[in-house]
Amino acid sequence: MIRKVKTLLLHFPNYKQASFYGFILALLLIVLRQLELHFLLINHLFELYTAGIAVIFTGLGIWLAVKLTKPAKEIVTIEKERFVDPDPFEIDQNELARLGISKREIEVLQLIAQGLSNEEIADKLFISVSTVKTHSVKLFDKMDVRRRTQAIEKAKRLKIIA
Amino acid sequence: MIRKVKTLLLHFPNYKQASFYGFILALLLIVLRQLELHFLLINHLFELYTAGIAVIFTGLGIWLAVKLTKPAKEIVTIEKERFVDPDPFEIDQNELARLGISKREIEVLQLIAQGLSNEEIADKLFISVSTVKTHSVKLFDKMDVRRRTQAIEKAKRLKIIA
DNA sequence: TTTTCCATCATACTTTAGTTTGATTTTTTA
DNA sequence: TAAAAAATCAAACTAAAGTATGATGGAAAA
Repeated sequence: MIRKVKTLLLHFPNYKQASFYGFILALLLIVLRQLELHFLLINHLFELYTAGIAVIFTGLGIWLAVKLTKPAKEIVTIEKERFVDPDPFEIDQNELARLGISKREIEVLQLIAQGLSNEEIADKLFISVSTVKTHSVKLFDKMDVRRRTQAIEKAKRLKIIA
Repeated sequence: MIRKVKTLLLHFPNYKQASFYGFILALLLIVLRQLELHFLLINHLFELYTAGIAVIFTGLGIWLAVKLTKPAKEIVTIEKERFVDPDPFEIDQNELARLGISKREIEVLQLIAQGLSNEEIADKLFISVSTVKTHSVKLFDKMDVRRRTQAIEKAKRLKIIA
C-alpha cells in the first residue's frame, strides 16, 4: 500500500518531500488502525477503503491544482538593434560615364584624394610627373574644377570616389 | 447542475476554485445525507468520516502539487526593434583638443576641404592671404602633414571635419 | 601682472601645382 | 583598317601653395 503511494509520488520533482508525505500517510493509517480497535464493526476492508479514498482524493487535489494553476508568465523583452542602411557606398558609374573620365584619370584622382603629390603619384603609377599633370589637367577640365582640392570635394560629392 | 457549477468556477481565480471544490464536497455531503434516509445501515459517522478524509486529502493533494511542482512558466518573448542611425557623424572634439588646433585653424581647414584657394579663404574670412598661410602652416604642423590635400584626408579620417 | 597663446600681417623664398603646346605610342572603336 | 580615344612624355611657363622669419596687438592663463 505504502509502496504504491510511493511509486505514485515518484513522479514528483521533490522526491524527499514526496516520501515525507508517504510517511505521514503511513502514520495516519496506523492511527486509523488504532482507532479500529475501538470500532470493532469496522473490518479490514475499511482500512483499504480509507486508503483508497485518501489516494483518490489526493490525486484529485493534485490534478485540480495542476489543472487550475495558471502558468506564470515571464515576459522577456529583447531589444534588437537594426542598422538601417549602413551606407552601402557605391561608385556612381553613370556619373563617371557622363563626365567621360578615363580609368587612368580616376586612378590619379583617387591618389590625389589620398593626399599624394604629383611626384608621389608618378612614382606609384610608374609614370612621369608630366603624365600625371596631363591627367590632372584633363580631369579638372572634365570635372569643371581648377584645383585638386576642388576635384576631391566634387568627386566625393558626386560619389565617383570613396 | 454540474455544468452550471463548472461555468461558475471558470470565472474564479484558481486558488479560490480549490476552496470551491470543498464547497462541492459539502453539497455532496448533503446529498449523501438525503440518501442516508434510504440506507439506514450506513452509519452517519462513516459518511462524515469519508467526507472528512476526502476533504483533507484533497487539500493535501493541492498543497503537495503547489509545493512540489514548479509553476509552468510561459515565456513570452517580445522583440523590440531599435533603429540605429548608421552614421551619426560627430566632430571628435577630443581629437581636436589633443592636436591643439585653434578655432581659426579649424575654419581654415574646413574651407580648404571645400576646395577653396588661400586667396578665396582670405576673402571669406576677411583676412590677408599671409594670415591664411600662417594658419595653414601651424595647422599642417599640428596635424603632421605637409599638403592641404593630406590635411583634408587626415582630418576626415580623424573626424575633425565633416 | 607677466607670460603664453591666438590671431593678425608682411616679406622673401622654395616647392608644388596647374597651363600651354606639342609629340609619340597604344588601344578601342566605327 | 582608319579614325578616335587614351596614355604617355617633355619643355617652358604661370600660379598657387608652402616655408622661414619676424613683428604686433589682444585675450586668457599662471
